[in-house]
Amino acid sequence: MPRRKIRLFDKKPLPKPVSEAQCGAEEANQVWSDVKLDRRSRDNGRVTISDLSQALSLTKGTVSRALNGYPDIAETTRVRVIRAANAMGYRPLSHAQAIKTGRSCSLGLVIQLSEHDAHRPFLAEFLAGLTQAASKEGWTLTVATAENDADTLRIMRDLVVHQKADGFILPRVLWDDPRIASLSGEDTPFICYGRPRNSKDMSYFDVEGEAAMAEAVSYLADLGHRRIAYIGSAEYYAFSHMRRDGYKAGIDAMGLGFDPDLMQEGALSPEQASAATRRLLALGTPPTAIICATDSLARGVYDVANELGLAIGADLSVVGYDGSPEASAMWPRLASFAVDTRKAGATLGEMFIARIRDPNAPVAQHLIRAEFRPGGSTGHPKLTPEQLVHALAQRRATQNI
Amino acid sequence: MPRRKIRLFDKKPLPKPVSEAQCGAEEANQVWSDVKLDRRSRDNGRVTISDLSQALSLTKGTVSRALNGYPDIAETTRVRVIRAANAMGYRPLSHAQAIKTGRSCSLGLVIQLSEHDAHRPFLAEFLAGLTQAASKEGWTLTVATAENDADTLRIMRDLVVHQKADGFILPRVLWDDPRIASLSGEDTPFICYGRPRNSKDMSYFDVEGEAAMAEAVSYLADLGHRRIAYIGSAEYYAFSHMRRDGYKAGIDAMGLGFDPDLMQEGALSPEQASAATRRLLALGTPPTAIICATDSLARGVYDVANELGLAIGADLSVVGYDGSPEASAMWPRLASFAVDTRKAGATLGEMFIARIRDPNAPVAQHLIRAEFRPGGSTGHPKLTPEQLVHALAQRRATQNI
DNA sequence: ATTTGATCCCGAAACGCTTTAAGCTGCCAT
DNA sequence: ATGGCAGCTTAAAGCGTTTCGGGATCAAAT
Repeated sequence: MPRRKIRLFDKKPLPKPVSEAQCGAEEANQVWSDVKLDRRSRDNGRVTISDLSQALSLTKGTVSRALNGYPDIAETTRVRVIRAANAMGYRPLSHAQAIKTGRSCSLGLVIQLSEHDAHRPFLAEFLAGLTQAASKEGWTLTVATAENDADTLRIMRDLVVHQKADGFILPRVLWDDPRIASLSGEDTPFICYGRPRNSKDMSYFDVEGEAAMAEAVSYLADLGHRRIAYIGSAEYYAFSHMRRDGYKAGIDAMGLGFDPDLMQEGALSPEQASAATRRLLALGTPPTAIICATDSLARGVYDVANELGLAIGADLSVVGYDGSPEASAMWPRLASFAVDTRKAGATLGEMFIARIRDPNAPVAQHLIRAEFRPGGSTGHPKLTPEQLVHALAQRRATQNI
Repeated sequence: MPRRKIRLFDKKPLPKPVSEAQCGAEEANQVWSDVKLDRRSRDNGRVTISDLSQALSLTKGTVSRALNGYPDIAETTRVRVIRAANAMGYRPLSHAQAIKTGRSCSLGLVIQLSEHDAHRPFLAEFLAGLTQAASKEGWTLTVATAENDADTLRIMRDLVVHQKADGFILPRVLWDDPRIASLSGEDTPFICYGRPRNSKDMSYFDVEGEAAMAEAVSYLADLGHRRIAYIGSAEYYAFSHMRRDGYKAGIDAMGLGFDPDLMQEGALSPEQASAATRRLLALGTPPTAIICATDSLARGVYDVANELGLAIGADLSVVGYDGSPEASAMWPRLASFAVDTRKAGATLGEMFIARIRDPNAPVAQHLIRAEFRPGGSTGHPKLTPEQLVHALAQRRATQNI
């Protein structure tokens, strides 16, 4: 009968492998310079755990346990092992570990290519953040792409079953996200970028779109605008809810009086934003400023303005959100809210790895702010709504002739 | 003494594992419905090779050899094994194979984040192509990011040593690319996206930028332009050489007479393109049309034109290259050459996997064309170069007042 | 002096797969 | 009969890790 069964933690919180930081590497180099460093296996010059154990005259098992923080290893031995590991440059082959542990130390990212935002200007920055966080811990990023929801679920399952990913970062979560249902069902770890419907007890990271929208309202109100409209994106995106609420809150805070006519939601493309803009400008008292939930929607506003001969920034003020290069490409430059996408990626990566390391830690929820970037697209209202109506009518008349 | 030593190929060309395609899966389902499918290992529901071999009453070894195309397996046995594998949904765990073979079936992509093109609008499409090609073969994509050249080399080495990547796709190769030198030195497989200096005996895929530029010249010449300028990017990019040569070839072909003053190279940002534009417009006989090596350079041209009150498309025609969303965001829409980035990724992925499967196959070199997308940025020249000079002089005079 | 209990380490098995060496048929030529 | 040789399959040894059960040592408690 087993005398003692060491079960370190209840659910295997993957003891964080000890890093160089804990034992100065320079010092280690000196201390272990006498170790026969030449004893590296024939292949890639990689140092294996056998090499290490041999150099230390310990068994592989002991070395492994020492490195993985098991408590039945003397502290002095542990230090000895760690030093030697650093000195010899030993790093375990993650897929050799995976074969036993089931964890491959790689975080998965499945990018869904919907037609409405196929180009995703910030993807590179996002990846930079993720991979940076990952590689700091010796992890790796596996990316896949999918065409639709079902595809995404299928691919995620596949990646997990084949241990290509230990879990997922969910970019751009939906208000009711099928990925969340699916993953929590199969209890695969994940972290959301964005706040879905019932996010209280989920780990997420998000940018406070609501704060940005409120700030946009107050910025425009300070310029003198009283009729400030909002063009929102589709409701199924989680961010739409946040930004819309922010807009409303801003309107309230500035005491402008909420007018449902001024809120046009559900625009997914510049073209749909154009349609929304036309509806707004056809109102009895049209807005003098329009806030868009995304930069690309603002393009639709610009198009209509150009078509109607309205000067952006003078006749009509516009504010976007995303701080995309698209915004700078517009003329005049679109005032927008820049998001630190790299930081987003880095934080998500760190959160994810922390989550894997200790699965029964409490959920983590982080928020950051978007930074306002002024542009030529806003200004004091040159025309009152009434004058705007007049100008539009005239314009329409001359166009018809 | 070994009686027979089967060495299938000289350098282990990794026999392509046989796929469903070769044995109809539906049929297999029927044939093997009697096999005890329930015999799946306890863990993820994954079917292991042991399960499979047990179900077939063969040894793991035989099953493995059958699936990997070794010639000493009876054809009937092979078929039997493949059918059962399909029916039971067996797929080997790539990192379990890797531990023996050293190949992890994942292709690496290291994205270098230079400040000049951090947003890379097409990254998502490129990834889509890559992952699509990869997953078709059961491969996977590992991406990493790097800040500079040295970083890139370091990261690539690391990924290879730790077998996170079997080789690399090199996006946007430079004319003299340090990655190429490094990788061929360590003989790590790679495929170039683009044609570097000595590409004769390298595997690459590229879009014929030279053809596009020549087409741009002829398009503009057909519109009536005679003074057609070119703003190029930095020489260290391989594509710069191609596009520049294409421009020159186009000028020759149209008999317009090459004027070195009309060729401004080395512009990396819209700002530098603006400077180049100013230089061009200050010429004795300025161009009436400008071809830009990239869309984002065209933004610089637009800015100067707006500043000087020149109407894009009428006073000055502009053509870009990339077909980026940025191009559609400009007003008027920039005429440009659209690149099928997804196809590029897919082709590169396929080429790479083929290369790994058979390392001593001859190099593969593929080219595709970019597709011209007209836009409002071009038109018949409204002004002669002389009139343009005049207009600019007037404009400058009024501005100084 | 014996038991008990920690503490620390060892040996061996396991993970899922590949690959090597060897074995067992059956057939043809001696 | 005998040997030799295909042709097919098996058994077993790895690959680089982790993990399990136990063993040795030593101090403290009976």
